[in-house]
Amino acid sequence: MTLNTETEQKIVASAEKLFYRKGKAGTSMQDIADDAGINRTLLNYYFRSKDQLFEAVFRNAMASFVPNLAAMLNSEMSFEDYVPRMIETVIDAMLENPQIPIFVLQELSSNPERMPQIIKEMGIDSTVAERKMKGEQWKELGNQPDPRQFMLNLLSLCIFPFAARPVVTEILYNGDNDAYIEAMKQRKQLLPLLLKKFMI
Amino acid sequence: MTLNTETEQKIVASAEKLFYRKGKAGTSMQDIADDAGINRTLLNYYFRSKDQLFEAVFRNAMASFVPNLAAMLNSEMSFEDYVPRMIETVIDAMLENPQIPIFVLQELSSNPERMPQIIKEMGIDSTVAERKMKGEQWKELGNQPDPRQFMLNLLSLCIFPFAARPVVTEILYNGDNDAYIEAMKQRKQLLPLLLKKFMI
DNA sequence: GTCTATAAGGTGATAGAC
DNA sequence: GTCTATCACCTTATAGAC
Repeated sequence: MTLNTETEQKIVASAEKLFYRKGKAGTSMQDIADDAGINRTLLNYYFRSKDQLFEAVFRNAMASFVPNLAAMLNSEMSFEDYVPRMIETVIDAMLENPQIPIFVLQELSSNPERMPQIIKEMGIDSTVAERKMKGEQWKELGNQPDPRQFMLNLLSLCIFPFAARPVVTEILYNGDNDAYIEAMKQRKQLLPLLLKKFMI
Repeated sequence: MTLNTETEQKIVASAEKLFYRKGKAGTSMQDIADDAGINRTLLNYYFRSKDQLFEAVFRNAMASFVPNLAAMLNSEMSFEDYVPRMIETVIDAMLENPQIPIFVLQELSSNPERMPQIIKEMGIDSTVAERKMKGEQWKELGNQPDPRQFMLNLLSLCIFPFAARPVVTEILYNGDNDAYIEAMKQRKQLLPLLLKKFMI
C-alpha cells in the first residue's frame, strides 16, 4: 500500500484505528472522516468504496506479520535459534499493534470462505514447518511431537494473550496495563523454555 | 435467561447464530427476523431494543462457560485432577459452541470498559487460582511457575485454537474439518501432559 | 401477540460547482 | 482535490388496527 498524499495517510490511519476497534460494520465512513478531520466524500474519492478501503486496511494488517513468519519459516535454523526468534518476532509485532490479532481473527471468522485465497496470496506453505520439524537440526532434541499440534501451541501461547488483552489485563493483572505489558515481554524468554520442554 | 414463548426462543436462537458470526453492528433486526421466520416488530415487542436483545445474547454466551470455570476454581482438587478436568470442561464447551470465544473477545475488545462490571457480575476472583497454585496439593510437583503466566498458558492453549478456527483448519489441516475436530479432541489428553511439564 | 403503516434518521455513493 | 447537494436505500423504533 503506497500512500501518496497526506490526506490519504490520514484516512488510512483513522480507518485502521476504527476498523481495528469496532470492525467493518461497526464503523461508518462518516466516523472515519470525522476522526481524520476531513470531508466524507474524500474517502470515496481516494478509495472509491468502503469495501475497498476496508480491504486495504485488512491486507495491511495481514502483511504486517505474515512476511516475518514466512521468512522465518524458510530459514535453515536449528530449534535453539528458530523458536526463540520466531516467538520474539511474533510478540514484538503484537506489542506494536495489539489489536491486529482480534481484528484479523474476527474478519476471518465472519468470512471463512476468504481463507483459501488469502493463503494463496500470502504464499503460506504449512508443510514448511512440518518438514522443518523432521529435519536434522531438530532431531537432537529427542521426542518429536506432532508438528501441527506443536505449531498450534506455539501460536496459541504467542497470540492469545493479545487477542484476550482486556480480559487478561483486568482479571490477571487487576487492570494494571504496565504489569500486563511487562508480563508479555517476559514471555519472550519464558515461551522458548516451555516449548523446549514439549520436545523432552 | 428464561425463554417463555416459542417465538421468543426462535428469536434468541437466530440472534445468537447471527451475532456470533457477524457481530452486533453486522447484524440487523431484519436479518434476525428473517432467519427466525417472524415479523420484525416482534423483536421489539419481546426485547424492546436491539441493545437489549444483544445484551441477552452476550450474557448468555458468557454464562455458558464462566460458571463451569468458577466451580472448578473453587474446588479442592490436586493438580492431577484439577488441570485435566478444567481443560476438558473448557474444550468441551468450545466444541459445542466454537464461535463463542471470538464473539466474546471481539465484544470485550471493542468495549474494554465493560470488563470491571462483568467481573463483578460474574463473581470472578482471579486470586483463587493463585492461592490454589500455592496450596499443598500442588507443591509435590516441584518447580512453581508464575501462577498468572501458568493460567494464561492454560487458557491460551485451550481457547486460541477455537478463536482461530478458520485459519487453523485451512493452514494446518488443509481445510479438513473432521481432522480439525479430531485434533481438538486429542488436545484434551495432550494439554495436561504439556502443562505438567511446565512444573518440572 | 401479531400485524401494517409510518416516522425520523443514518448509510454509502455520486454529480457537479469551484 | 475538495467541497455542497442530493440520491435511493436501509436502519431502529413505535403507534395503532385486529
